[in-house]
Amino acid sequence: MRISEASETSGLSVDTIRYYEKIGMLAPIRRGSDGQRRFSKDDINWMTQLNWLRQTGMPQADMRAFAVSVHSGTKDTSERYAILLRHRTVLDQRRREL
Amino acid sequence: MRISEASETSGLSVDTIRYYEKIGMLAPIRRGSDGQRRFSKDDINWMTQLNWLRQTGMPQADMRAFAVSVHSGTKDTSERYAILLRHRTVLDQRRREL
DNA sequence: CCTTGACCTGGAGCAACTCCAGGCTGGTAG
DNA sequence: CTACCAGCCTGGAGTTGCTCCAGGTCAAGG
Repeated sequence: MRISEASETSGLSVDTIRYYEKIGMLAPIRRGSDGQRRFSKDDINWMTQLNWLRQTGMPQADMRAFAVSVHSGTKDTSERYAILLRHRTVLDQRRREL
Repeated sequence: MRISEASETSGLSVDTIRYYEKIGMLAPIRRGSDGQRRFSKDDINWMTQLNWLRQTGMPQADMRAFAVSVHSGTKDTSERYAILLRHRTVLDQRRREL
């Protein structure tokens, strides 16, 4: 799948996808012989998840910590869990304020 | 009232206050003979209001439109009303999403 | 008279994108 | 075969909404 379709299905803009790859939020995407990006289903799933987190306003620093933790393949999910939990309390508070 | 106290009572940071004045979100603040800003009660009220709008995430463009409309002294409040109404629907939607 | 604290300005830095110019490539149309 | 076009590429500039900093002024206290 190429970038435009990846953009539509994940909800991230084409520019944002390239930007996220550049800053290491996405693992380097596989390229075809023409040098263009080819996105796997896993890539898309991950991008869709990132889009959720982003839309709820999670800061990039946290998103990157999450990304690194996921990508490291560690079985220790406590860090991930902590990040999500912290984020949830922030969301809860924002909801109450609104 | 000077800037540090103005910051505490309005909730805007000292830097943000100066920044808002610079970009025209605040009318130019009266200065003392020493060149320092002296804030009136009206200034403070307006800044407090701005802080509310800002905390709910209203974009600066809208805030500025609102500021201009208020500052113009027009009796026609329909524009202001429209801005607030639009903002409210945005907030409602965000709340539902959360 | 010297220092201290609060204030001043102009400008740089930051987050999180977004947009743009200039260049390649693969597929289709003439 | 060649010309063209859409879609992709990169590097870099621009945008929003602040925040921080260096270097300077001024009034008041010791």
